Amino acid sequence: MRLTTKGRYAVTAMLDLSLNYGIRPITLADISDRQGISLSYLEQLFALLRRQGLVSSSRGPGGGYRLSRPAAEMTVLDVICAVDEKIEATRCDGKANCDGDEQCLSHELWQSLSDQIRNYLAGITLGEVVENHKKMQVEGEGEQVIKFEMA
Amino acid sequence: MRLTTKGRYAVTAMLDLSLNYGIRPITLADISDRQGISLSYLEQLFALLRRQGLVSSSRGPGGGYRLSRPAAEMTVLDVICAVDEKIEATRCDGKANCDGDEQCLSHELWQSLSDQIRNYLAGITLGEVVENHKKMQVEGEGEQVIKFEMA
DNA sequence: TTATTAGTTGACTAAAATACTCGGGTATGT
DNA sequence: ACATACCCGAGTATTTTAGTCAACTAATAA
Repeated sequence: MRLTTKGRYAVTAMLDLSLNYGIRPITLADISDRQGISLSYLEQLFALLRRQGLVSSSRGPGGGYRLSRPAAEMTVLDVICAVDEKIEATRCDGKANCDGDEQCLSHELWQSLSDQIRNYLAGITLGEVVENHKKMQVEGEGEQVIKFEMA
Repeated sequence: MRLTTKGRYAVTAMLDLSLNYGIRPITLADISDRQGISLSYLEQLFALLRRQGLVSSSRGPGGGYRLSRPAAEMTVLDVICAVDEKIEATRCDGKANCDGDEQCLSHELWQSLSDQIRNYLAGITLGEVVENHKKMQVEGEGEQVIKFEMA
């Protein structure tokens, strides 16, 4: 798993959609304006998001994109993975040159750490992000750090 | 903050070093062999790690690198940031075109989310990663998911 | 039905980041 | 002196990012 600007764009766009869930479809042109992402690039990202079933589209006037399930059932990890097309291919795929011994212990360590990060992101839904932000605004100058629950 | 293979290389190499903390300096050639990362690339990464004060070096025969503080006092975030040289520059730096209103709400949302991720990584030390792995090996087929504490 | 809107697809591209190589250094221990 | 191993800068191939362009299809509204 990677965490790049591409993923950030995707999450940002999906949050934009979350804020309007259920109302009407949102056009990419709107998102492009609001978030400052080029329309054509958004088209590429949404092609991937659509292929993964995260959004559904309707064409023609009044058309656009909407979340295919409620924001509360869509995790941040879902979004990031959808645009990532990671073919991770860890160095020692299978057994190659590292037979478990001392050889690539730290590789295993990284692996379990990145599993942990993935796990963490899988525990945060788009809905929670929006909710937490609303709460924060109400509380004014409360705690800066938001508390998410972990899986 | 980004999470790329560059950061993975750095963390992997630092974990390799952690496993030998206090014993003797480790040469980059050793790490290169064990982790399958090119020597010259490691040199570049370690130049950054050294500049950030995460490792100290000694030259000549028997020389190499060692952690400049115990693995328990070095967070995963420290390592990733050291090689990242992120000049984040969020879209609307200052006020530009987004005056807080509805305009870039989801940008704020992403911001607080990525703060959260950063926070999470700042709560995991290299020492903990090593310890957790040892525990896991002893427990054999216990829980696959490792539990870290959050800040 | 015809114009317009808006998604769909694919090919192509500039710029940046990544993941290196190469070739020389310089310090240090034996 | 000499081998070791860090140090440093320049160069480079590959990949990814971020985007353009153009043609096309579906759906709606006039």
